Amino acid sequence: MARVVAKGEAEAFRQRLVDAAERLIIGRDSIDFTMRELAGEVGCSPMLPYRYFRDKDDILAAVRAAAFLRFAAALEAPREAPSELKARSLGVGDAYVAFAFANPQLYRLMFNTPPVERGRYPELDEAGGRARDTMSAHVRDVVEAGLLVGDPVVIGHLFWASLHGLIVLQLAGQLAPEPGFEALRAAMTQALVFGLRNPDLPALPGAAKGGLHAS
Amino acid sequence: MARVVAKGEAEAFRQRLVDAAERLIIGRDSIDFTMRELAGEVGCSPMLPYRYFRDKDDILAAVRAAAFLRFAAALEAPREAPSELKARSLGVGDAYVAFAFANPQLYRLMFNTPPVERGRYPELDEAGGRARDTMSAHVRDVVEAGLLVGDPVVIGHLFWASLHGLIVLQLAGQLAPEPGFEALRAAMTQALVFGLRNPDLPALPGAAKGGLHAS
DNA sequence: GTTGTAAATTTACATTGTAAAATCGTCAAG
DNA sequence: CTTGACGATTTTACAATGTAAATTTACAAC
Repeated sequence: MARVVAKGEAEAFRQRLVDAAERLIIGRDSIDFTMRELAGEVGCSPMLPYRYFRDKDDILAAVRAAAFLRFAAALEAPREAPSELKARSLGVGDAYVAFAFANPQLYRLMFNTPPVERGRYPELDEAGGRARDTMSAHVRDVVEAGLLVGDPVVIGHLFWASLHGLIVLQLAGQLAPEPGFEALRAAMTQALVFGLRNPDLPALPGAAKGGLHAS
Repeated sequence: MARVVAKGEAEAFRQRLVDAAERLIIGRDSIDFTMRELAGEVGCSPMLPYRYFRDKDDILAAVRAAAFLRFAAALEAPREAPSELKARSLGVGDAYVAFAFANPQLYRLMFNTPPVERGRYPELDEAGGRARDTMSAHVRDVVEAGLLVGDPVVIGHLFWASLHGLIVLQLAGQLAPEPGFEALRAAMTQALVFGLRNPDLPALPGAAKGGLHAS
């Protein structure tokens, strides 16, 4: 018989590879590490990673999943805090922004990556789902408390998308220094809170125009 | 003496290269065309493009600049229309969204590209500036007409960033089909309009938190 | 020991961007 | 017309990359 690796060791090595890949990505602020670099980082031969991952994309998916998990954890932390609802909400937003700017490469990897058919990387689907659930739960709390009025799913998406837009524009260097990211974020939050507090929103004409969805 | 290319011919060839590159990018929905493909597309040898552009990045910058110009033109069109202000505003938003979804690769190239030091590609700076100016002019009109209240620069950024956020999430396949892009866009517009119409916005605490700007 | 097989490495190769060398084509001077 | 100079173009060459395939290594059962 051949040497058989203790079940856990394989998983441990996978983890080492994922950690090393993340380190490389963070270090160079780009996804373009080479397999040879990765091997060097872990101290193995360049082809060994292929025993543990199908290919480079597979490794990237694992890094992405891990990033989603850490991101979800970062968003969950303020939920545990014993502060009152409004303060906790601000805390979640702050945590979101802090994570994005502390790990811009990972943030881009998480949300900027071209769509992958679901089911291809179950680990990734689950991690992404967890981050999503954390955000949703928060919004639900706020709406149930009556702080905002409307469909929680819609409201959550509005805050998410607007914050995401500010972040990616900032990361891409598209925001002039003038108003500055934080001022814009404050103004955005305020405008949305104001707009969503009002219970009698008249239906906008053309609300369901359709035909523009990407595949 | 050697054959000297008529001044205009060099520019024409540059343009052919840029057009071909754009065609390749659109065709494969990705920036990763090869120089050999590009040469094949224009019918020259693989190294000839290097006489007209320093390197591949240089070509990409030219494609990007061209995209900004077309984008700016698309946003300017509704401005000429003889409709009233509110309708024109909707038209500009529609044109923005239509462009993004009609040319997702170009849209990403324009706004999703890592920051480039200004002055490296003057042509690009100018094209980007023109798109920016078009958007600003629009917002200025709306604010001057009293439809929205506040600093036009801030207001413009809020609409821009929130719309951009929705678009890139949609392009990345991150938006669930459930509320759907157009419904979210309508809700976002409505919430912002509502929030920005109110003249007495109390200053939010922590409006200038700072320290999170990317370099 | 010998041997079978998983683990790991080594080799090999096609594909990329692009540098450097070689070739070609035109025009001015003789 | 010949020549030669020099810009335009192509050809050749190479290092870097992802990864397939072949090879070697190391341990468990005999």
